[in-house]
Amino acid sequence: MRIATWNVNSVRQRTEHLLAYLRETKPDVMCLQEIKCVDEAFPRAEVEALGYNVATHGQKTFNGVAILSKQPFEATRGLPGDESDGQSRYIEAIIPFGETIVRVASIYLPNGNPPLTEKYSYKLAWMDRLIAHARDLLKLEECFVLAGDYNVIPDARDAKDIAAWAGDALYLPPTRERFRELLNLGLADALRATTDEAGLYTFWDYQAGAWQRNNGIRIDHLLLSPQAADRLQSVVIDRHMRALEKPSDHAPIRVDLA
DNA sequence: ATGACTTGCGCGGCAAGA
Repeated sequence: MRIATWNVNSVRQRTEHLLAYLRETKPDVMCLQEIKCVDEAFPRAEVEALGYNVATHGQKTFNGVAILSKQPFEATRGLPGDESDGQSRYIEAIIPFGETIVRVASIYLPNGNPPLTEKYSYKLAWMDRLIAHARDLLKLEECFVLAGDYNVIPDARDAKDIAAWAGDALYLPPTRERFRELLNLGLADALRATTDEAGLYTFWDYQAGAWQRNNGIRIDHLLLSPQAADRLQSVVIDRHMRALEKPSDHAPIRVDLA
């Protein structure tokens, strides 16, 4: 079972890259973030033509998440805990996996900049809701994967120039504390379950030649339930997708579960 | 270096991103 996640930075701008990635990498489940369109504008027919089922949780202009799966599935939209939250940042699916199921969420966690504003308090509140939901899911003792753009740099080794991020919403202590709280519940950061290596990035800014200088950060993560971590085989960051013409500023990251 | 780039919206530049 191959599960991939990618912040596409507009699915309509990235449709050809997405289709190429699906053809080449053949994930069983593909989580997308920042589709930046309403559900009706998603390139559904093109994706379905490659044999995928599609569930979207879009919105006009901003945000928007989706899950694609070769197996048909049921999806639920929105992160529990705040009925008044109108931002489309969470979709969850229950997907057949052999004789059992895997639950997969596609997450676009708020950026939160600038700090000391309501944007940062929204980020922290959203993380608190995610922690509460993860705690509920863990009670089910299922295989599940929370995949997406967390907008969290977990550690100094996850940035080329960590000093530049010291005061940023992606690295401030309250942000990292909440990410650790997820891990402390018993979730595994899939990449860190396989390596302690520094310099494994998933995002490079469009500006200032960040890609050419490898001035990146690791902010796209797959968090695994204990039952999913038991099955973890491998983790790959598909850096080549950042090297294409008209790329997303994020690279996909994927896991294989046995 | 106060910069640098890419989106959506919609047709003029602004907001948002990270």
